[in-house]
Amino acid sequence: MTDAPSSEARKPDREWAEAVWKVVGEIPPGHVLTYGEVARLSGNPRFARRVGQAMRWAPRNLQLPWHRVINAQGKISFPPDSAAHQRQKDRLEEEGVVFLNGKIDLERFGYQGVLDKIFWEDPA
DNA sequence: TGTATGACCCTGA
DNA sequence: CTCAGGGCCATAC
Repeated sequence: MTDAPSSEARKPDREWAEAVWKVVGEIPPGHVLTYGEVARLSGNPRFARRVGQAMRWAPRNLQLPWHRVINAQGKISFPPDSAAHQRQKDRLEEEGVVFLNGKIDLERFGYQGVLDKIFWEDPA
């Protein structure tokens, strides 16, 4: 058999996409992760660029909190004039995330920073 | 087979 | 701060 084309997408991609969905689903309200962090936490540091695509493939029934994923600059990666951009901003603000001049302070709202803090605590 | 594009990231000017 | 260049992986044409 040569190739197994398109009807069912390739398994590796599917599996990785599911890992992404899981990571994104673990982000608590009021916090955000960057695409690079999601890629890293899902086991593929170099797949930052695929994260967006994976979320695009995500089925609606997952109710994936895609709005909690932003770029490393702390900004929304949709065009500022797009409806998607506005939707994402509204949802985040509804969870208490503050936009300062169009940007989010990752030191304050970044979930990765929260995870790091837990390690500092050195629980006994 | 090669080029262009994408919900990206990092560094340097 | 903005802009440009290089790197990254997969998809579309």
